[in-house]
Amino acid sequence: MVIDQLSLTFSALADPTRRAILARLTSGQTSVTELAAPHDMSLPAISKHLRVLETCGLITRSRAGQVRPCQLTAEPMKNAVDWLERYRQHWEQSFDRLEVYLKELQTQKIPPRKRHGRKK
Amino acid sequence: MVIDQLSLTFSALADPTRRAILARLTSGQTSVTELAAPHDMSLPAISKHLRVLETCGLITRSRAGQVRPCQLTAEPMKNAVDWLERYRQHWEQSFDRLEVYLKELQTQKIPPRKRHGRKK
DNA sequence: TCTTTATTTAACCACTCGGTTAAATAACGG
DNA sequence: CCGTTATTTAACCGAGTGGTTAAATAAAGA
Repeated sequence: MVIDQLSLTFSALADPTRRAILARLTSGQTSVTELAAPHDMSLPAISKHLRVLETCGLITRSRAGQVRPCQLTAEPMKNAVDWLERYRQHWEQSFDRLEVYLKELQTQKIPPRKRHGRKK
Repeated sequence: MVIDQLSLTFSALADPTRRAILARLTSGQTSVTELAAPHDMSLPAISKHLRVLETCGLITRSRAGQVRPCQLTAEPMKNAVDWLERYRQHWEQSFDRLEVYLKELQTQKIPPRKRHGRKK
């Protein structure tokens, strides 16, 4: 099935190992072996993580002899941030409950005493 | 197992249905039934999505009679954005390859002709 | 009290995920 | 050509995910 880019990106970022790999790549491209070194897991496991990152476009891989260097390509993160930014006001004004309450009143949802129409 | 907050958040955001639910909640709190309406899936499925969102703190649930209204709490998104922001320069200067190249030269990684020391 | 409405829980299923080990592939260098 | 190094592929496994249907729970209202 075809899964959207944004979901792929968030899903790739949801793993601590992959985030650590991305962090490492901010200081320049490097080999798979070197990326694997800090992690207590097998090379194939790292290889799989790299594939996930590559699939969603967070890294690109070239070839230099035996070694296949990985490079950070942060573009997909922009989409993620753009999506999240639409919620900035919500986390910034999180205690400003009055405004939220007033907004809810306007949209006529739950709070305003939704009653079932009693006769008696 | 105990999974970190950031991973939980990214993982929760990785599903289109859950993102749609969050988007809906920006216009005020509402009931489970109403949240389910636009989606072609059963109520228990929505209930599970809501649990995921609640677990990572992206929504809170209260009680108003039969109905259990959900409310957006965007705070966890702040952590996500904070993490992503560290990569802003990387996606903004993505074509500025010269700078990247120079940085790689400095850190002495792959590119500078890593040779295996041939004798002949 | 009985029925309806709102929501969750339980049990199940196919599939994905994150890991493993063993084997395959590819390039280097002697 | 052969051995070493770098990396991926294959096959497997246990746990988690995202969905289902059927049943349980809880409050509202007649």
